[in-house]
Amino acid sequence: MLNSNAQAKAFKIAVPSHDSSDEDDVPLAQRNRIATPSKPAPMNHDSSDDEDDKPLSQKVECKKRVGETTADMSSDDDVPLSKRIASKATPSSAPKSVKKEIKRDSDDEFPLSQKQTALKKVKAEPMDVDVPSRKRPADTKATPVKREKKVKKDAEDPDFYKWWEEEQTAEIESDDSVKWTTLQHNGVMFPPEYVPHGIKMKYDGQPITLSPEAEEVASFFAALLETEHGQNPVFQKNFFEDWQEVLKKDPKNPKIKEFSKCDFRPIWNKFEQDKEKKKAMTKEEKLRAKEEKTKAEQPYLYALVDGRKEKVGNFRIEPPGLFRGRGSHPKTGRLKKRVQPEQVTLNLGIDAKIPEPPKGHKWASVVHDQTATWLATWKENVNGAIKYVFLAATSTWKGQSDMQKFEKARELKKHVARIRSDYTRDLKDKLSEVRQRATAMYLIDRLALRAGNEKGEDEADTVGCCSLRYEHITLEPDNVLHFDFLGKDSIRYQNSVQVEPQVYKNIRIFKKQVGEGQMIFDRLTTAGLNKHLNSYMKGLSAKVFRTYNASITFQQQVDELTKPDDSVADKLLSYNRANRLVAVLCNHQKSASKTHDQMISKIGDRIRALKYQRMKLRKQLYALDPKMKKKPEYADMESDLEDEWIVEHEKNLVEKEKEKIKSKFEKQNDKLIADKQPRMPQSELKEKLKAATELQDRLKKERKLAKIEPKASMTVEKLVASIQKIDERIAATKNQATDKEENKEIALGTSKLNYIDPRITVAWCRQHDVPQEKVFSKTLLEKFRWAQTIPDDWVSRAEVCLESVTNILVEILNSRIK
DNA sequence: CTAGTCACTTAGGAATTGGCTT
DNA sequence: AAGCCAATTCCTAAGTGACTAG
Repeated sequence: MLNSNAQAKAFKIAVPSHDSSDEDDVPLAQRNRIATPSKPAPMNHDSSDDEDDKPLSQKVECKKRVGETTADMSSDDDVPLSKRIASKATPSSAPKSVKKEIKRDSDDEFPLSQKQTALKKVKAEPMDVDVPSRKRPADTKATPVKREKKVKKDAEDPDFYKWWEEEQTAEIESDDSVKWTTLQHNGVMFPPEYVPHGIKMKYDGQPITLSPEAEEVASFFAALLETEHGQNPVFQKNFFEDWQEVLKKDPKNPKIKEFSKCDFRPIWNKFEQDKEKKKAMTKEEKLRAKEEKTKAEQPYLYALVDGRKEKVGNFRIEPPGLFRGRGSHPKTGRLKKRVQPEQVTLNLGIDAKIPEPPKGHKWASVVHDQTATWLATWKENVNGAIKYVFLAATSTWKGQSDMQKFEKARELKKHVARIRSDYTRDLKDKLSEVRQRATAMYLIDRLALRAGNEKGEDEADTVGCCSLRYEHITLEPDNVLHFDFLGKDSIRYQNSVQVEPQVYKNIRIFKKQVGEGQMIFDRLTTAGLNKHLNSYMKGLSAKVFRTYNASITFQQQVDELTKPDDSVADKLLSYNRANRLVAVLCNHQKSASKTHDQMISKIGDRIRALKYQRMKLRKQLYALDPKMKKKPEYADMESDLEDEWIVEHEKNLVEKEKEKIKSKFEKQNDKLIADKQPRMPQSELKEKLKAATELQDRLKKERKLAKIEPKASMTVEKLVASIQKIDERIAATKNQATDKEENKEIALGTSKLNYIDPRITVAWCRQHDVPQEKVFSKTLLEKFRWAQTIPDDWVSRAEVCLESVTNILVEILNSRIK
């Protein structure tokens, strides 16, 4: 449905035929020695070959819900924290990850006393982690220069743990490690109870009365009446079935048999009115409502992890509603029921205070799983999916794993050459299993496809690499493969790619073996593929290639596109271009806004208006100093301004001037009336309006002149400065237009948020003197705080062998844009 | 092996905010 | 001082991938 216009234009992939056979003989460990210098030294690497260290058995043991068994921690408040933990450490068999946890804790940046108070306080009463920033009347330490209104100076808050300032961080943790020692939070926030509105919808033309529960569900649908969901027959059918179940619960509900006889419009209208009302609220009312909301969520905003304050992410329990599945999801429209506390399990420290469940309710259970980072979990009824409450993206846990993800991608750089030469070789392997794997790896690597786990019957039919079916790839002449399938979120992937002849041959063979409707890689599973990848590098899986290729492509492109002498605006354009290339690579799309075309033409108008202004300035300049005519920087550049447009524009200018005069006149009159003075006569207005007519005449006259006599006070310097300013604005607006047009259906946000190593951006900003706020929003800056501390010489140079990949991308981009 | 469970990241669209005219 | 619309944030669906039970 999306991007159907994306021109499927063929482009070339040249797999670098670098390092062939002999390279393979070099032991992996030795090859690794070419390491990137900047990687933080893993703390416990003492010999070069412990790469694939630790027998599996050692790791397995530390899963289990640790907290449930250990009953200590209760009486030792006075023992220094470091000792406490040390004494608690599992005896000799303790996996190394546990040990490390302890070590880090002991040299924590906070004074011990502070920590203990934090812990004690917690035990005393419902956790009181107050927000320090709220109404800090005289922020003494803040420099007077910058005073944001809403100030959340989290960065300066000593309560926030700067984990990246610690010595050791980058060791890639296995998943079963202990993540915390103490954990305290206030649970989850439930949505408000349903308040019936009593608006009667109609059935068969008659107003009907519904039980509150049935009314609630009907209202869920009514709210979506005008949306795509509301029009979707599957959505309607699923909703209707579930609604009927609810209706049956109360015998007083009318018998409702046919969806087509239902009229939800009255409820829909009510909601529209509510929206209006909300908009019409006064400022104070709005402010108060907001304050109340903020107050209600206070208790849930933060958790204490090992005594440190950490922001919680999604502490709200998802409210009931209709499941909005994407694409053609068979269950879309089903009723997502209200979640009761009895379904919610909390994860807490063993001696943490258990948050009160809502009155008359209890929690499903409380666990102490130290290997997990979730705070609460429940199961959703539509798909049986498990939902979690996690910490926010700015938290230590999320930040560390984010950094580890990028470190892993950087690590792949050391192995990728061999992986590529191996799969190139394996394309011809006699075992079809191996050949399929190699072919899939080629696609994952070169096209950044997702792994493609298999999906169930009751989900939308979408695919990734391993689950591609016969009909998703078509063979075109010249070794061109045409891809057309629905990927994650049912986003369409369309692309024509010229591939290695052997890849082309393989696909043809695989397809012939299976036939319509069948998976092309019938001998391949994501698990098998990942197992193979893991043998190259610990933690390597298919998704790492996406991260790796995204980051390295960005690095390479942004370096290539940015010119040192460019203006900041131009540099930003380059940045966004590189970003966009990555978004295209990863197929991150958005639906083009309805107002896109309108917006573009508006910008065009703005540019013309600026050019018009410039023309006027230029002519004045010529009048003052005819020599200026010779200087190219003040030359005519508005040649594309058509006379017709100018006439129209001037008409508008005059019109605007009139409006201005009129409204000023009205205002003055209002004031006079307020002062009990007589109002000015209409003739006065007429008099004033003459100014507009004069403007009209003057503009008309000036139109033919090459020189315009400026005001007496005008100087050459002033004019030159004005022209320069206008030129800058023109350039900026033009860039904006280009950017917008190129971005029509491409979403940059996802790659910026998840795929591009933020350290590349930080380094780029420093190198080119671009303030980071220009490329990172407030939340992004916060999320990527860990990336700010890179040394000035932090680089991850794109490797030469990747050039071919990126050149391909430039071609795709260009073909898609035009 | 296979299907299912679990925990975590990635994703687009809706809702809200905020900055800019008017 | 309000209205407009792009940017940002929120929401939660939809992936990945490790692990487990049968």
